Amino acid sequence: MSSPFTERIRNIVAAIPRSRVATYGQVAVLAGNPRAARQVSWVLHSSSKRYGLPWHRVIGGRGSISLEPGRGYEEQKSLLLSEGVVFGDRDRIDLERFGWKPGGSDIENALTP
DNA sequence: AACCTGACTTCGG
DNA sequence: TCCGAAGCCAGGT
Repeated sequence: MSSPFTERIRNIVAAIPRSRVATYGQVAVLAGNPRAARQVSWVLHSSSKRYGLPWHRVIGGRGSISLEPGRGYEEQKSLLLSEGVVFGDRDRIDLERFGWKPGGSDIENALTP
């Protein structure tokens, strides 16, 4: 079993809509602990496969992929690209456009891309 | 129970 | 804008 934190984190990540992204910090905040960003990464790392979580929709705070090449970077990028997420120069994603607005209407989530 | 780990974040230079 | 150092959290060992 997992602590409520971990479970919330899983639920939140699972709720990220297709072609949208959230930052680790954001997920941590939504989970109720603004400083547990690292924990978020840990949860994904340990149980994303098992729970079928859209782990690739979670990125670093600057809109860039935190994984290193050869360690999941390519895979994550390709998954995001396949969902229509656009990478700007320096490999960064515009969070204004693709950032997930939790609780936001589907409409809002639907347009930006 | 103490120590280690990690896909983070923030701050200063 | 980029890099290094420090801070923080909870699950694993």
